Amino acid sequence: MSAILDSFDNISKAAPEPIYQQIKKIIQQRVTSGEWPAGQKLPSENELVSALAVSRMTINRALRELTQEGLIKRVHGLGSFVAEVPRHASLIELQDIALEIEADGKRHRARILSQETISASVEIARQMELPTASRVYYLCAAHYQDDLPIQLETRYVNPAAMPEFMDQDFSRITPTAYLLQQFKPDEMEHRVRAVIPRREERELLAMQSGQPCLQLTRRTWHQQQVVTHVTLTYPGDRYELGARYATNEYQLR
Amino acid sequence: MSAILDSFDNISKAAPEPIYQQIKKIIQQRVTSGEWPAGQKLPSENELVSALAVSRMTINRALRELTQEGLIKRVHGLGSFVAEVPRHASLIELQDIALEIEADGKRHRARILSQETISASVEIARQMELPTASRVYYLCAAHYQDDLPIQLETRYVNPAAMPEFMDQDFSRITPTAYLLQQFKPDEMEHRVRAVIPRREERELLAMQSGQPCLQLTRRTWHQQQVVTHVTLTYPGDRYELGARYATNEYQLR
DNA sequence: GTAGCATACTTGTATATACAAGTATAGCGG
DNA sequence: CCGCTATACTTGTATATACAAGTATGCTAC
Repeated sequence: MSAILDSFDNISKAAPEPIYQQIKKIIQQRVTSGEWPAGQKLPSENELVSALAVSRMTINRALRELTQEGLIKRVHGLGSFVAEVPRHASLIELQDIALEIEADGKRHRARILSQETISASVEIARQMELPTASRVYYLCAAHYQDDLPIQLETRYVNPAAMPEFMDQDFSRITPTAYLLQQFKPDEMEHRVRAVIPRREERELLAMQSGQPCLQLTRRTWHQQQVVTHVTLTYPGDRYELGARYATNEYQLR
Repeated sequence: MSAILDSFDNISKAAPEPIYQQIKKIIQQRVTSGEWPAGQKLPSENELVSALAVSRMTINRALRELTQEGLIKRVHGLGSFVAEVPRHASLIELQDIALEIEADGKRHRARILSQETISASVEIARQMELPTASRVYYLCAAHYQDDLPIQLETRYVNPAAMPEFMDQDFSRITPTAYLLQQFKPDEMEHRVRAVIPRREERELLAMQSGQPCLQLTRRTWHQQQVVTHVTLTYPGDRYELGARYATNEYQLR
């Protein structure tokens, strides 16, 4: 075990980032890199205390939050373990479609259908919490997995929150990746529904007539502002949304 | 402010339930009852320390977790506030359809279509993590909102985990409510897809031909066992799933 | 051999304390 | 009247310490 502990990155106590966050990232990296496979026993809290020279309460907070997020499991009296099921939590985490596709070993490609500045309709303005006819950035793109269309993205962006959005080349970086690079959202809202695609959408997704789509609408906030409002349309027969989590904290209302 | 504080329930220090949980419940109750409306400023941590006679770290943990769950918002240097948007987190919390409907002021009614013990098919056995052909309980029900069908429920239950499941009268208590009454799941998995309903489903849901359904499949675990595997089918034009949350902890993988 | 007990190690929770850092306000000086 | 500063109050984080309680293991008594 000491071999593992010896190789820990150093914790910087006077950092912009809290210590418990640094610890979470270290462990997350160990798990996602495969260095600690599913089922692997983690070092005990006391071992981590010695290895990282921080207090046990700080370790405890990091591990508790990782449990809550489903990355690890803890058994009272026994120890902490890497969770068996690599959670597939598209509905909770903000997942970049390109990473998702590449994680499957496939190739991702985006085709930009439209990228312009428009005047917000009543409905869009309402969704973005802006005055009607405000200028907003509009982007429409199709995402392909090995040349098979898998997602249609219709995105509105608040220029006040994201002034340089239109300067990006979104065939190189996905809008989701770019937005996350800029800042971490404070809050988000998801809505999921089943719809029959319009003819145009159906053709872009290369779907047979009569087949349904799964449509995910997401709004994200940063500093009390709606940053972006995006609708993602998936072919119902080629995609499903999923999530798995530990339910420690959640209960019936 | 003291009026509010004076009326706090007592915290029992030697209880089966941890103190921070009790505090969470007290605050949750204040919020959901409407006593503390959206935007209301909560007592500060120090005020709660005095009022409840527990340490600030305990208060802090309770409030931090409530923030994570989206019930309250905290602003560094300012205070804690009841969240503006009553989160509609069907995809995270286990929501009882009857409560959901009644919260809208409508009437809920369930019609039991089938309730029997069957032998698990290969697929069902796999989902339930049981040997093929194990005996499992099977329930099929339709849920109505003011006589309009709104959800089709197809449920398989592990008899080992829920021996008395078949003795219940599910026109009086919904299966979800009964299961939650019995115990809180440790873990759950959700999958969401868009499908065209089979003819039988379409008729039960009083849908027009060609319209899509939203289908949510959920498995829940308790003590390493799959307790139940349920598929909920909603008319695409009458229902959408939604969730809103603070994203403090979540980030791109 | 085996049942039961003692022990060591684990996580879970609670407390007191400390300091950092963000927000609002009162009050002062110009 | 305006702008600055000091101050008080808030949340955010980190620590040391303590005890409770669950799990596994090895030892002892029978």
